[in-house]
Formats: sequence, structure tokens, C-alpha cells
Amino acid sequence: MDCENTRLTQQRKVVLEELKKTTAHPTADELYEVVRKRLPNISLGTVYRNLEILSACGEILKLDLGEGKKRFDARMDPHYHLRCTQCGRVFDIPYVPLDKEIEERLQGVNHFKVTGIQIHFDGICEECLKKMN
Amino acid sequence: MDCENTRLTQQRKVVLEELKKTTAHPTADELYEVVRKRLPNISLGTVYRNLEILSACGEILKLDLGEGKKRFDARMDPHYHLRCTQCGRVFDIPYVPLDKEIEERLQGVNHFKVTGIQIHFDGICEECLKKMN
DNA sequence: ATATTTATTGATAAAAGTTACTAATAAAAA
DNA sequence: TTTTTATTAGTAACTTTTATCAATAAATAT
Repeated sequence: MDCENTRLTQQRKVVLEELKKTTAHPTADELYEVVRKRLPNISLGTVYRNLEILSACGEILKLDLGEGKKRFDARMDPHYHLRCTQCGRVFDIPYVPLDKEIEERLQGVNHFKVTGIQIHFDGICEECLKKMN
Repeated sequence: MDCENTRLTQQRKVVLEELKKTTAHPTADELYEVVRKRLPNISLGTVYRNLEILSACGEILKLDLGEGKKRFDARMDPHYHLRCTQCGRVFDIPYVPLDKEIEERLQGVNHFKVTGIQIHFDGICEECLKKMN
């Protein structure tokens, strides 16, 4: 992916701006609906294309929480994600530096070169916990 | 999901048997091709349906490694998975009991009830490492 | 400023993976 | 054996994502 010869179009700008405004980890389709309020003629394909480019160029994160669709996140500092099995929302979880330790512990037990670790959590959010009691 | 009133059909039996034979973590489609050799008239939908039922009833694992398609595994003892970014194959990684420790460390830093942890690894397998040197 | 180059767009179709539907079948119970 | 109903094959439909392509607009050169 060539991130040098990239142009800051209105569409790409608005997609990135709207993603930065939210903490909801929207899907491409959800973000499309939001962006459409500012750019009514934008197409869903353009949203997909820009999310792909932005994530490939390290400007945003593409998340796969096993839902059969991808989510996106403009927050780039280290953190984890928890998906509430009750309401389906995705929340940020503070980062505790486990990755390094996990890598260390895995040394010697296999013949692979580990290059990345994917971790996320399932659980029940505060709001849903209250509703249950 | 009602796992009591379940019938051991030839199709379900063969799907489970063939999955147990392999360590390749096949997709539904890949397993369909294998099962078809024994049951030429089985349909892809039946393979999907049975994999769904078997995993819902805790007989097999459904894996999502972020590829946009699910994989299945009949190995039920605790272990992790590594996907080789070079050849795309999925390998088993010995289990080191991280889950409990991770859960402990996450206590107090959030307001969620964590019910599950999804961990998998990206890397390069032994075979691909050799080819690179 | 203006012209040129080419990355990007909107619109649409198509691909890939998965689920839903239905009459017919077969596994378990009576 | 008969009855009940979970399951099947075949197919359509659905969801998410990617590809195609002529038209457009952002950056660069003139």
C-alpha cells in the first residue's frame, strides 16, 4: 500500500473526522450513515475504500471481534476491547502490558516466529449488569 | 440451543469424524470438500448447519482468526492458534495459562464483568521461515 | 492562474461467506 | 410398525466486502 501519493479528499477527511468523534467503534455501514449527514452523496464503497486506506496507512485501527463484520477505531494508543454479549456494544479497556510477557512465555514452546497478538474480551457492560439485577 | 433432542445422522457423524481426523482447522467449505468424498450428495448448507450445532453443543470449536470466514477445530483441550501470515495455515500453539492471570490483572481497572478472552497469534511458521532464509 | 496528471469518486455489479426456506426423508420413540 | 419430528438436499436470499469504470477533482507542473 502506497501511503505517499495519497490525496486528502473531502470524503476521506470527513470519514476520519467522524470516526475521531466517536468512541463507539462503528462498522463501515454505521459510519456511512453518520458521514452521509455531512456528505449526502458519498457512497458506501467510498467509505469502505477510505477506511481500508486509513487503516493500511496506520491512521486508524480495523477491529475484528468475531461478529462477521469489521469495526473501526481512531484511538491509536494501546488498549483492548470488550464486546458486551448483552447489548453488542464495544468498549475500550485500559491496556495492561501483557503482550511482551505472553511473547516471552511462548518462547521455546514452539517453532514459530510470533509477529502479533490479537486479544479481545467478551463480557457484560456496566449498564447491562445493572439491568440484570 | 437444544442439544438433547439431537439426532446422530450420517451427515453429522461424518462431519464430526472428518473434522477429528485433521489438524488443519478447515473452513466449512474446505470440510465440505472432504466430507463429499464419503457422502457425495451432502449439501454445503448441511455442513454449515452441523458445524453450528456441534459448536453450540460444545463438541467442537468455532474459530475466528479475522480472515472473514470461520474455521473449525475438534481439538477441545486448551490451546492457542497461530495463523501464518505467509502461507495462511493455522497451527496449534501449546497452552500457557494466561487467561486467569489476565483476568486478575484486569480486575479493578474497569467496570465490566469479563466472561471470555479471545487470544490468537499471527506469525510465520517453521516451513515458511526456512523458505525465507 | 491554467493546464496536466492521476488518485479518487459515485454507481453499480459481483464476490464470498453464511443463513433461511421448504417439501421430502430418516432417526428415535411409541 | 407406526408415529413423530429433527434433519436433509436444493435453492434462494442475505450480509459484508471488493471490483469495475467512466467521470471528477486534488496535487503538481507549467
